[in-house]
Amino acid sequence: MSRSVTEAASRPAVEAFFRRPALQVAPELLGSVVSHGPVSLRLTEVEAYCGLDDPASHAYRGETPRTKVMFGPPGYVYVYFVYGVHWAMNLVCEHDGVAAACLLRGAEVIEGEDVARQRRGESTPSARLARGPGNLAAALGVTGTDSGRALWDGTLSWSPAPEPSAYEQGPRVGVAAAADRNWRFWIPGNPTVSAYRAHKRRHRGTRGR
DNA sequence: GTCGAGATTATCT
DNA sequence: GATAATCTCGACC
Repeated sequence: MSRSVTEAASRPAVEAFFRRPALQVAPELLGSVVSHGPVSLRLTEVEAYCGLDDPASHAYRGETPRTKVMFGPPGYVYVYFVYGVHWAMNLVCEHDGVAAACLLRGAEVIEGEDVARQRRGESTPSARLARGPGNLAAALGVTGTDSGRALWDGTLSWSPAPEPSAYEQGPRVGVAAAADRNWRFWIPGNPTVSAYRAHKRRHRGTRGR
């Protein structure tokens, strides 16, 4: 009953919030809440990706079937599969026709922790349940079938932060291009924020047996 | 705590 | 066929 979590935003509210540049949306996402089924996450770390203007973005080279969602209207979820192992979840920004999104990198589980732990493994410490994009999506139970889903469709929902969070910013993690852009935002001191690790080139061309 | 390296598959050229 | 917005593990300090 004590619904300490803020109420889910209506469709117009979601659209108004996300219909802005990703760089403006990203810091304001910190402290907001994303819910999927029984699990709710409070975001602690995000990165901004600005499509055509950003060499590190999937949308940089134009629209493809996969990145179509990023070019669409704001308030939708873009999910992609990476390294053959993990899903990563983005929230689409800017108006229809502009490719921009925010990658959710870290969060703390505030509801449905038992469900999240079942998905991540019984012995997973709380701080690790949704630390890192792949883990965050796994804890939420979001996969590729959720790509293109709206944040107001009943399965997913989103609530703005009750108040602006203090934040720090720095270079994005693991990106090969435009590593000099400080487009990562996080809540300082939060244990669910991943430690910075520069992108590592996998220069094993031929992986011997 | 830090560091290095492998796993595995959708997507694009 | 090459690439990729990652994670986890083992070795070491």
